[in-house]
Amino acid sequence: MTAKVDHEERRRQIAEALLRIADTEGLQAASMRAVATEAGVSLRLVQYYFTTKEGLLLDALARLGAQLQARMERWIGEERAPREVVTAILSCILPTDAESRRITRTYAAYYALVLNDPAVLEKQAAQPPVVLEGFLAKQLRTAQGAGRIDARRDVGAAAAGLLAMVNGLGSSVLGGQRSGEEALAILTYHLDELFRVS
Amino acid sequence: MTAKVDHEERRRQIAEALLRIADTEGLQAASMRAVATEAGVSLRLVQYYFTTKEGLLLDALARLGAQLQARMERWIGEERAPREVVTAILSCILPTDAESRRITRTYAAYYALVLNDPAVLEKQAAQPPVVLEGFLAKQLRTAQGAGRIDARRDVGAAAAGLLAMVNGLGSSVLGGQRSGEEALAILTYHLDELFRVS
DNA sequence: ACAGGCATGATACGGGTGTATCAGGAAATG
DNA sequence: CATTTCCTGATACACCCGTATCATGCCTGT
Repeated sequence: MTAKVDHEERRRQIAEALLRIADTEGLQAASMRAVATEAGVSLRLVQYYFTTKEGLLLDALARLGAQLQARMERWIGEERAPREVVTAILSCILPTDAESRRITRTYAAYYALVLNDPAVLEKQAAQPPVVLEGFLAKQLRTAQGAGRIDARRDVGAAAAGLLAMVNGLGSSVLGGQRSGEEALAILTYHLDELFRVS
Repeated sequence: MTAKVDHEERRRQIAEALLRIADTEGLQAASMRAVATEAGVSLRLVQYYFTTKEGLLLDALARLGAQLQARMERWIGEERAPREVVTAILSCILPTDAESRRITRTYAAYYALVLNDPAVLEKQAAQPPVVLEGFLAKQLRTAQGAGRIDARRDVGAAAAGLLAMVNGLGSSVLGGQRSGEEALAILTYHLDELFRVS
C-alpha cells in the first residue's frame, strides 16, 4: 500500500468544499478552481481525485445524501411510536436550523441541475424520496392499525402528500416567504389533523 | 413617434426565446447568444432591447408570471363554488399538460437562480405565492362559512399546506418520480379530506 | 540504495461568456 | 434636401471555464 496520504479524506475535503460553495453561492459558482481554492488545494489536485467535474458533482451529491440520512437517523433517535417517527422525519427536513438549511439549499441547487440532465445523475445516488415515502407510509399504516389514524384514510396518499408538503414548505422558507417555525407549525397542524380519530 | 418596428413585440419575441431555452435546456444554457439565435435575431439586438442580461432575465420572469396567471384565470373559468375554484387553482399548477409542464419547469429553473441572488430579483415580479395563498385561504373561509368545511379547521394553515403540497408534488413529477395524474390523485384525495364534514 | 510509481505543481489550450465599441443605413423631421 | 434620431450589423475585449500536458518531487518496496 501506498498510503502516502489518506485518499478518502482528501476526497471528502474537496467534495465538502464543493458543497459549501453550492450552499453559499450556488452550484453555478462551484467551478473547479473555486472548489480548489475553497478546499485549500491546487486545481490539479481536484482534477487528480475527481477526473472530471461530473465525477465531483456526483460524489458530492452522494455525500449530501448521506448527511441527510445521518441527520434523519439522529432526529429519529430512540423514538418508537409511529407518530413520533413520522414527525421527526418530516420536521428534520424543514430548514429550521443551520444544518437543515444548508442541506436543503444544496439539494435545491442540485435540483435545477438534475432537471436538465437526461437522467445522467439518476442512476447514481438513487431516489431517497421514493424509499422515504414508502417508509413513511409503513409507519402510518402501523399507526392506523393501532387505531391512531382513522381507518378510512389512505395512508399512501397521506404519506406522499406530507412529503410533498414538507418539500414545498422548505422551498417557501428558502424563498423567504415564511420562517422555519411557521413552516413547522403548518406541518404540525396537518399531522394533528391526520392523527385525529373522529 | 418612430415606430419603425414594434418595440414591445420584439421584446416579447426575445423574452419568449429565453423562456423556451430555459424550459428545454435550463437557464444556464440561456446565454445571450443562444437567446439571439433562438429568437432569430442578432446578438446586438438582444443587447439593444435588454441592455444587460439581468434585465432580460427579469423581463422574461415577469412574462412567465403573467402566463401562469392567465392560465389560472382560464382554468377557473366560470367556476363559482369555492371548492371548484380551489381545485382549479391548485390542479392547474400541477405539471399535467404541456403548458403547465413548461411553466413549472421554467419556474424551477428560476428558483435556483433566485436562491443565490441577494433579493435582486425579489423587488421585481413580486410574490405570486403569498397573494395566491391569501386568495386560497379566503375561498376556504367562504366554504367553511357555508358549512362545507369543518368549523374547527384552520383554513389558513390548510391553504398554506395545500399550496406547498402542490409545489412539492410538481417537483416530484418533474423529477420523474410520479406522473402528473398520480400527483393530481393525491391532491384530490387531500381536498376530499379537507371538504369532509364529520 | 535504487528503481518505480504515486502524488502534485505550473502552465497552456480552445472555447464560451457578458459587454462595449464603431460604423452604417433607413426613416422621420425641419 | 439635409439632418437628426432610431435601429442594426460586425467585431473586439477581457475573463472564466473544464481539461490536458509536462515535469518533478517524495515515498515505498525490494
